[in-house]
Amino acid sequence: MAEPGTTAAGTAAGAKSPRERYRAQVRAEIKERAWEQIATSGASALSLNAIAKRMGMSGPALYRYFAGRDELMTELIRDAYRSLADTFQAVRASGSGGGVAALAHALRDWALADPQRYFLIYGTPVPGYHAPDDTTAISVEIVTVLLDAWSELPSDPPASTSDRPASTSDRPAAPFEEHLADHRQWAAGHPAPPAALRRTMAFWTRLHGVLSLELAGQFTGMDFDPALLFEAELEDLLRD
Amino acid sequence: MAEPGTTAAGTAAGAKSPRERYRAQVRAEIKERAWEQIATSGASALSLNAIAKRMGMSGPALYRYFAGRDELMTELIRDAYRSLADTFQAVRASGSGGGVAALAHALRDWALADPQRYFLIYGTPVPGYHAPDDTTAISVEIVTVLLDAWSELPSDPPASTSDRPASTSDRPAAPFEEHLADHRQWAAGHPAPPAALRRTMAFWTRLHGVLSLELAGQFTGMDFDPALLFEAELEDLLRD
DNA sequence: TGTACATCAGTGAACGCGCGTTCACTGATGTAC
DNA sequence: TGTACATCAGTGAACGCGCGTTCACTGATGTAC
Repeated sequence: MAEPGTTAAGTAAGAKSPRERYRAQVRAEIKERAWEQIATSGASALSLNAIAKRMGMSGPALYRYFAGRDELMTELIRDAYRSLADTFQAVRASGSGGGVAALAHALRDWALADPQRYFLIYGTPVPGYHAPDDTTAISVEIVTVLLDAWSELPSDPPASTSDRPASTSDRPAAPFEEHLADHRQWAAGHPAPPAALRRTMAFWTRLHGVLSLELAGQFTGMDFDPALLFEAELEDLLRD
Repeated sequence: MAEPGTTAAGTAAGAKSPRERYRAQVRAEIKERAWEQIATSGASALSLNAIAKRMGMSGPALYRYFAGRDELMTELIRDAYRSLADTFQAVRASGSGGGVAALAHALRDWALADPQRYFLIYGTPVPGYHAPDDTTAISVEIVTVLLDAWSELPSDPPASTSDRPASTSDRPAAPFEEHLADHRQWAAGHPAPPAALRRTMAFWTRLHGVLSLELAGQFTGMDFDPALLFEAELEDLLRD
């Protein structure tokens, strides 16, 4: 009588009863529909009733799975953060280098896969709203991955064709970098030197700059290829 | 019988009748309240009824001034674009240099003055919505100012303390810059060289990157000063 | 200067809509003996 | 294996709300003679 997919570990520790499995399934479908809705109409249009209708259920039924609209919203935001953090960590752990460039491309792919999910995290804030506390922990995870990657690289890339003296302060010491030496609470436990902190922030803000404008459609009509602009910014980050 | 403020040019060409003046006044107040509402609750919360209530009028009264919610929204977006374009042109025309750095600071001031106005233009797009056509003309104005400013500067800044040969291709020629030479429709009538195009785009995307994350509150908790990060990015743009 | 008329700002009632959310309920599924 | 009970997913009716928008109307303001 055992169905193909549900046999083996069916009674292992942490196994779910049929009811629990069903619950998880429905919860997952609610979220799927929610993402579809957000992709189609934006996050502010998220509606429990509309999701229920699309699932062929009555509105109140969803209250078995989420305490209300806010909880669903919160969960989606959490999942978005989690997804990006996982993506980054997977890149990091993967054999394919896992360096800064790989992270940049992973970020772009992740954002293009679902623009509204990207905007849910990094887009226009709703004035009143405060993200759930545990998402800040995930933000830290994300930043940490970036700090790790940048810490691997030498502060001044080896200019192989150059025969200038290997002075670290070849470029004028950035005041911001000095400022970071004293204001690095956000990288509290991390041994990254100020230069890595600075480059991590530049990585974040520059790639976000290109990506968010691209995803928002600000480049439509201009006929250049946003991917090349992204690449140029990445190259510049690696050179500097 | 003439009132103090309404005497002199009262009958000049283009003078407004009292009714016309009143209309303009009320229209302006509607927009003011609309901006307040957007600043407080975000653009998606814009509501004619709420504005009317706040003005001590009934909802339908506003239909004397705007055809509907969409028209008001459109007008606000237009005004936002117009305001930024005017700000840029004023900087350009002003005696205080009016160079790239001045434009950058004007942009930051403009954005900080009303973050939600900034996001109305450059923030998360509402999937269905298309900005009114004439705003793209204003976008062109804005980009043109930037192109003008960047065209003034030499492609390679004079490295006064350096005695290297004045080779233009000191840094590897960016593939993106070459790409722009062939894809410059967005700068159609402008004589700016590809390097200026590239730097204009970098100016836009990098400053937007810092600004939008700052305005969105992504730096809160990190204890550094966003103004210094902005300044660092600006310096880097000027150096490169 | 005074009267007759046109313009037009604003009101209040009403429409249909979709929203989040509650509540008492039905009926199926799972559990205990 | 069969019966009695508990759990719990889902329904349908209902609540109050605010929204955009329409309509017929009142009353004040401006215009023409």
